[in-house]
Amino acid sequence: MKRKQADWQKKLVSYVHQKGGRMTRQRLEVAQALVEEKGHMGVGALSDVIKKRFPSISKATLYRTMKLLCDAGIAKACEFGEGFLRYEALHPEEHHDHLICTSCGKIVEFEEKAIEALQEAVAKRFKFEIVSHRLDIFGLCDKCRKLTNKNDTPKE
Amino acid sequence: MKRKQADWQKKLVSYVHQKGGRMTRQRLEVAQALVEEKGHMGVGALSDVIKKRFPSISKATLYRTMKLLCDAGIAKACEFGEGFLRYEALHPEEHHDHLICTSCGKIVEFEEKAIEALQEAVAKRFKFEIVSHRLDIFGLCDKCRKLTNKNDTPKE
DNA sequence: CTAAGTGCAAAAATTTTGCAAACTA
DNA sequence: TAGTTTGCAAAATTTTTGCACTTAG
Repeated sequence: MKRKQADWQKKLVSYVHQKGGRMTRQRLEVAQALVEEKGHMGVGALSDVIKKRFPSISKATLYRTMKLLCDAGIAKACEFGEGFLRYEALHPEEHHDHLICTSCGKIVEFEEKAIEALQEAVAKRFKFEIVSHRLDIFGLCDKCRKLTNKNDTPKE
Repeated sequence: MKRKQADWQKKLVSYVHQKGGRMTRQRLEVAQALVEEKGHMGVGALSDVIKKRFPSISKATLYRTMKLLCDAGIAKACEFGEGFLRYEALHPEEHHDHLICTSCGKIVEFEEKAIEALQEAVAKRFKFEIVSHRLDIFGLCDKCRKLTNKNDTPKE
């Protein structure tokens, strides 16, 4: 059975062709891995995943492809203060922000229309036209908070 | 006239001494430059500024000191997707977020208690304990929006 | 075919680290 | 003086680039 072409796939093909470019196996594999893993992947981790199915891919291609996918609106770069970029698949008509556990690294996505509405209000106040935004909340997840409290208060 | 010791200065001295460390000219110069410049400075730019008054300072010291100032709660690292970190002086009891013009690089700071309240609500929903957050809105400032509109619509 | 894309390795750019010398308390 | 901090240069990381080779269209 021929699998229905996914949304990101159409988008990628049309973006590439429209720019007079070619659709290559590398580009397809990278995009697919990003969508399937659905996490927030650094290029290193992404490379490991993709090499399982396509061992000859190089990091240079990965970096070049990530840029392409971002331009095409299929991926988005995230920085969580680790010294490198992570990428996540971007689904159309959907935007989310992040809760990041500073202890275990867990990332939770959330969407809060009310916050976005307030952002628009702020932008209007400063005469900015919003192109994109990023809201990351760093803290301790439920699990880590409990662990921390147990092992805490050793001295002082 | 002996200048009244600034808030950040007391904070720095007490932090350093409390950790059994020493207060050096380097640390003072770096903190002072960061506070006085009051921008969002990359280490490169900060180095240029400080070298005017203290030419022998090294980048290694700058990096080490930035980390120290962040730990002391005097500075805060910001990432605006440029491939390096910028630092801003952190004033007590004050938190702000950023509006960044993607065209001219202008950065406007704002504070919106209502957004912060909603963030707390989101965190509670996911059982997170907030440690810090970052909200950056990218877009076009008033000036750049006008320029863009003028030179726009050349084809299609 | 032919221009675009890839892989490799070298280059950039930012940040970190080891260590002898300098300096603070 | 003892232990911390600095400056330098080398190393580590992440990302970019030059170029010959491969490949999609």
